[in-house]
Amino acid sequence: MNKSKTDEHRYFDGVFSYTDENGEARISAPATTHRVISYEQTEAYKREQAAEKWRRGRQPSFTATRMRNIHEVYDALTTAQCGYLMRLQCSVDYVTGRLVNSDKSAMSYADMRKELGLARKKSTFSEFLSACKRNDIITEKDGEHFVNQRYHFRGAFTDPYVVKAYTTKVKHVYREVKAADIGLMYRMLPYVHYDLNALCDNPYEDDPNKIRWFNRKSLAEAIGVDPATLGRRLPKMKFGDEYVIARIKVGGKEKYTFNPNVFYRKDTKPSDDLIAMFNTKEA
DNA sequence: TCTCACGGTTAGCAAACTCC
DNA sequence: GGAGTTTGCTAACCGTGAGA
Repeated sequence: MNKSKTDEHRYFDGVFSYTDENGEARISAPATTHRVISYEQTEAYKREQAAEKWRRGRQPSFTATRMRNIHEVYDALTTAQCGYLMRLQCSVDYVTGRLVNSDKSAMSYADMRKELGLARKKSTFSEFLSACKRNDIITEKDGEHFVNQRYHFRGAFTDPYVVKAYTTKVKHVYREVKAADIGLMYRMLPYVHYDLNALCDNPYEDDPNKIRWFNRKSLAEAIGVDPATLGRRLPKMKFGDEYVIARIKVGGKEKYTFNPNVFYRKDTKPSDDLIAMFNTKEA
């Protein structure tokens, strides 16, 4: 071994560890039996293993929304009707998009009305359903109803331009807020950033420094409401103690981020930073 | 499933207020 | 001082219930 070493030599399993003349810790080992892996590589591997474990584990049930198509839906439906659709899509079946009850039987009109809390509001429901049918958002065949998979579906996907909605959370939110509020959330779905869950003008941007975050005015413009309306409605968009949208203030600038427990794009577990952002427990 | 009338709710506007 | 936010008022919209 042609290198100068200090007196601190340690040897184990063919590996020398020592401190060189500059005081830097070094390791030397035969290339036939060992290879060099950086701490960064090790950490990356651990992260990937954790992500894979999360993917293989029992993930919360979700439905998928195609970000690039749903403008066709909210252009055709009222805000409240978008909220009804958001809730109803929690009941779509895998593969077919058929609307089903928990026992997998096809949903009847009465089942849908019950699910939407419109059991006693027949005209509201029929207006919603006819608007959906008129615009091919929901179709009917042999007495069964199907959500158009151009907009919503359940199951595996490869399309990166998809937002997942966790059904348990959506149902919980639906119980606690108005359908119109969920409709507002629905209008925000095309603007969810892949990495950060941020609401921004360029949700497909890879470089975090180039993300154009929405402020209240630009978010209101994007979803077609008044900024004052957003100011009034956002604090009401919560379930239990948890909020659906975080308002982050950096200096004087306000930004918005979706709760990853409700809407999320990535296939991996949300980061701890993102989870912590929605923890509102006080000291 | 549709229509209609009515009442309640919401969104938009503008003014006041707050914060940087 | 200016930009952004909140608040009060009001018109428009939406949901409701009854009836067909």
